[in-house]
Amino acid sequence: MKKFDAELKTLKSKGIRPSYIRVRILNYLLEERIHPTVDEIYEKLGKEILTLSKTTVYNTLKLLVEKGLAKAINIEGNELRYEAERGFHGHFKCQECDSIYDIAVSEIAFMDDVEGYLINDEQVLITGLCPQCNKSK
Amino acid sequence: MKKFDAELKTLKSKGIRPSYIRVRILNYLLEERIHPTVDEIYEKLGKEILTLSKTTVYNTLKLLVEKGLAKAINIEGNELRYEAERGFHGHFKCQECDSIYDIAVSEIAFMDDVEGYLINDEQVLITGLCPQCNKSK
DNA sequence: ATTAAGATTTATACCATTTACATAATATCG
DNA sequence: CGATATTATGTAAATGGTATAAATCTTAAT
Repeated sequence: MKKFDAELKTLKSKGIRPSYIRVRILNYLLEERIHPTVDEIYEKLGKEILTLSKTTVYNTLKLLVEKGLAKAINIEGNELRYEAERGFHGHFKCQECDSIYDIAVSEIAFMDDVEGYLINDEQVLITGLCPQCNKSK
Repeated sequence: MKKFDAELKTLKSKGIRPSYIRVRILNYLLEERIHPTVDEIYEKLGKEILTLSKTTVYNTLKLLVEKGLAKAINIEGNELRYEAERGFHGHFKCQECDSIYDIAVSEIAFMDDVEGYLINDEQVLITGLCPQCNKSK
């Protein structure tokens, strides 16, 4: 199988023209599961794609999110992070080392009367200390 | 009972000197359950407290959050919203009218092996359509 | 009351993330 | 190949937030 073949197919299946940059950004999200910021993506891919502009990273991520291939997640409040769409899960942010982990969590159960609400997305964010940082305290 | 008496006591109990502005901002969070942004608080209270500066709103909110009287919540990703601390609950954001509702949700259950993690905070954010907007679609 | 010390508030300037927009480059299709 | 739509780029500007230092208000001791 050719490199980036999966990304190519995925993009096409959503009706997105698979430009090189789009393929690389999607690939980055799929391979590196670090919930990168725009800046991290730009810095990393910019080393190889020398003409890459930050605006393009913004545009591409916006497109991927619109088409359901990626998700924007709000962790710090000042900047967005992105991840490839991979089903429902929560995020754990360590306050000490700032790492962000995917964690499996139970589906959220409403306890109110939720008659009439239409739910499109659910996000769970846990904050605390990861095992490593917790141990060294 | 005097006006703002509760806010006064609450601030003192946390060792915060109850300046007028602090009392008013805490009061605003307690009375108006709209999860306001800094700007909304500034606009509203600034009508009465004419010398109010935005920096003060930032500083005061930061203090209230540090002392556990308020919480900062990330909904839009570009700006923070604030609410008075009132126990665990989730937030529902309507994509149509942008309202934010408090909703009762079940406690989150981890499904991973979470040995060693220290949990300090949990946030649940649901996105979709509120009953009113859902009906008119 | 006066004054000094310290806390609070204000104003200004600054930084970073993100978006808007006009332009240039590239791919696609006849 | 040439025309057209799509994609990528660069500049500049809008926006949220922070840092800093000056001004103001409180508090308490004299």
